[in-house]
Amino acid sequence: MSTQQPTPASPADVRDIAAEGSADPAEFPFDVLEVRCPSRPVLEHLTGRWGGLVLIALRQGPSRFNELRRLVSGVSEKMLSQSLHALERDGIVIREVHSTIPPRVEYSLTPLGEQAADKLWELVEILEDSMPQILVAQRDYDSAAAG
Amino acid sequence: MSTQQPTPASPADVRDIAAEGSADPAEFPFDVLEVRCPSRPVLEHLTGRWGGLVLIALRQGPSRFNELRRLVSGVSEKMLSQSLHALERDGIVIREVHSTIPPRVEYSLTPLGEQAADKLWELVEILEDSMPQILVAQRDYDSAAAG
DNA sequence: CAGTATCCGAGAGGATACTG
DNA sequence: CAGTATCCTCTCGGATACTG
Repeated sequence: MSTQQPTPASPADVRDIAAEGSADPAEFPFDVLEVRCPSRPVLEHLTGRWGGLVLIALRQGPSRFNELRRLVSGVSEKMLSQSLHALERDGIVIREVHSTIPPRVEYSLTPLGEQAADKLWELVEILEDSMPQILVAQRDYDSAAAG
Repeated sequence: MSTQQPTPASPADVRDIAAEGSADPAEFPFDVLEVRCPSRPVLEHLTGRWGGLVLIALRQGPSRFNELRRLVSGVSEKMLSQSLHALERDGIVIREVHSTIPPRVEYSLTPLGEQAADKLWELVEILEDSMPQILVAQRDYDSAAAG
């Protein structure tokens, strides 16, 4: 209840896997290219419209809700809230509540979250550095289609 | 005409930027956290539901359309076609047509595409390796909410 | 401040049928 | 084979209003 589920993703068909002590990661061939692989929804949380940007913003350090809203420009309260819940559920983001008045809630990255955020950031760096080249490619493509 | 545009993204408001010889990348603060930054749509092509998976599949080498469909399990013709067009427009993927009968079309990565795909792959590796841990986190989160 | 609840439109995305 | 065109559904996601 409460929120609209971030992703139902039928946890039932994933079986117990790591719940057993026997969990040897090598035994389970998680493959993101496979439709049914549970890694798919997780990747989508990271690479969805807002998830990745949230992680990149959190690389700068812990951040509060409205601070994040400002950092990730364009995100709505609803989407930020939803993204944070999904990432928290995946163990990528930590939500820490300080029961003061006014309430203070801080979001930060778990170690896993930091690893992921770093990779995401490296990807974004490549992208931002290549933007001039990309804009040219887009223009060429469009004029070729039009001409 | 032809396809539904991958992303209109009003190239007009980007101005000429790299079209001029003066393009010094350092002059242009592309920032993916900014709503209006043209890097946003490009990132979304890479990290959208299918774009990233296509890139990862293409790391294994050039691939034909239906081959890609099989590699990226779950993708529809329409979405694969759309994703490939967007990536081609961004200069991330190359489409090569061999006018034989039957027609043979091969998709491959540009140098930029390879850089991006490698980063994406590193991210996915982290994810796949962490899946057992993530599944536990999800279960804990869910049972905490239910209990 | 830090969210949740509800409503609603736009578009993502799937299924099917068709073309070169 | 390699797509495009069309239809249609369902979800994403924005706007607004409200709560602790």
